[in-house]
Amino acid sequence: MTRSEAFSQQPASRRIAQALRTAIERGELSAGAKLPSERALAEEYGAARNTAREAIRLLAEQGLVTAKHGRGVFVREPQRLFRFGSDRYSLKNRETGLTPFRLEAKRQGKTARIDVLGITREVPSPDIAERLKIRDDQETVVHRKNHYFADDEPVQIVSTYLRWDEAQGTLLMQPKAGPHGIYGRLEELGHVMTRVRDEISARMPTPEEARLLGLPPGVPVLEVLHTSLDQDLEPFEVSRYVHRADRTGLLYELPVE
Amino acid sequence: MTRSEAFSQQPASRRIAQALRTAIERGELSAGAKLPSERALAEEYGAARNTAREAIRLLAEQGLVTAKHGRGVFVREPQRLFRFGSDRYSLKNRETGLTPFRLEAKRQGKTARIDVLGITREVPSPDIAERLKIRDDQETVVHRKNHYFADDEPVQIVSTYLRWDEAQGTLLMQPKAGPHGIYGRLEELGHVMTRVRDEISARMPTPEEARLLGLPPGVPVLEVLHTSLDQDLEPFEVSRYVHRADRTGLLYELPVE
DNA sequence: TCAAGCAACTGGCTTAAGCCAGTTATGCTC
DNA sequence: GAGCATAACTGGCTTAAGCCAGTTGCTTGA
Repeated sequence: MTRSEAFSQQPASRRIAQALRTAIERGELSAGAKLPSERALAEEYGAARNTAREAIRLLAEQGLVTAKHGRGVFVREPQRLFRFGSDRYSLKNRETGLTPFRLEAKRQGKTARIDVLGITREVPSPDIAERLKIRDDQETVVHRKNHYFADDEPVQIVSTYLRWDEAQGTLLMQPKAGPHGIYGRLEELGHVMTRVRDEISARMPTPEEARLLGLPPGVPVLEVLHTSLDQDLEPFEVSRYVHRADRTGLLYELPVE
Repeated sequence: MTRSEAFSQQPASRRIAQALRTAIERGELSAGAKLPSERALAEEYGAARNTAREAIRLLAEQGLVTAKHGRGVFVREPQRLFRFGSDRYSLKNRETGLTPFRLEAKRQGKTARIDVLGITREVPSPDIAERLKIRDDQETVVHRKNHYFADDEPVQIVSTYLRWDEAQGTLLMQPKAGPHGIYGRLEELGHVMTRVRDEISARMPTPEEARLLGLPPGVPVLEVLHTSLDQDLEPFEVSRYVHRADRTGLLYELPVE
């Protein structure tokens, strides 16, 4: 069976989607361009409106287009990625007084904003407890939940977990942690970050995450479960980053040992 | 507006989806369990079959369920992830004679298989050319395309790019590159890997990638654009990994410099 | 010239009905 | 007990029709 035979034997919705996809890939529909409406596509391909609609939905699911209620369907524009290098933990960045997020936002000429959504004492989930080497049957962690924006666009959600017994009564319990953020406080408590462990995965967002991050269909999230180790190679902080995958790239440069 | 008000004001397909999602999260529908059929859900919720079908589609898009033609819709089972540590490039792994992929497959009691789909001389794309520091207007690279399986299940697609002038006439042009794979040959050519750079992102798969990896809807891919640097800190190999995100986790452990 | 209202466009969502194709279970026959 | 055929189940996909809600553009009046 030739390719065009395979094409013609596909359901109409997939054929319409493929034709549109090809137009996008060939540049006939450039980034930001508006697609023909559902009704126009239905007429053009001799299909029902719902069939054309299904074709557009397939493209949205593949991350190629975004539908906007009452306005149209647009080819998604590639976003300039927020790039987080493995040097984002480096002490030399500390000298700028800026966190990695603020540094990257500045590099892109954008205004960083961090909303502290909550600071609560909690029983840790098993995966956090395991990494912080604490019990998971008592309220042994402080959970700081932050929401990061660049020019008012949500980019990432970060949950940071610290040991309660260290954090209680310190600025770690406050929205504003003071100079150099939480790492400054943790260093004063004797934890100098010497090594880090990042566990990286990708998945589709939960509805709540999609809502918080303003994600359209077809955009996954990049999750980083980060553990900071101190001079004794003991874990002292765990953070879970949930990044919009259409806005975030990670970069690791490391020696081969 | 209370949460239940927000719930009741949602379209029926989303309410049905949320109810099913809650049942999954509460364990009432455990991993591997079969959901009620479209027709049964339609009757149960007093909706049209297509409305129930849309609800199931939403769950599939969120990566929670998988529909199987003629059989039913099943709660997706969490897969044991293929975990690739940053030490996968380490020389000490070389002593085992096994590549990182084979090591991980062995750890999980699975049979690794690598299909070499092609070895071709090509003009590199700009992003590859830039990283290998070669021209992108001539056929200056060898492109090795491999497909990796664990117990006959596709896990990743890897495209490796090497300089043509180094690879021509060597085992690098053969499916079987000899002891220690391509890195053994490259070392013989004077390239000892000392540093690596991994650029990590996530996105939805192209239809072709979805086909090759056997991906159901709602599963993104994790892409790693890997560059190997030698003892002179010169790039000598670039590989693009496309991993099934439901089967792959990456781990980076590194010092803070 | 500006603002407001309305028509026409757009996508969002549902319904009823139907047919196709894959899978499973049951019953019957050998 | 095994195998085959068929019915009933399942999901896949389409159609026609309709209504709702958001947006845009045009017209009219002040």
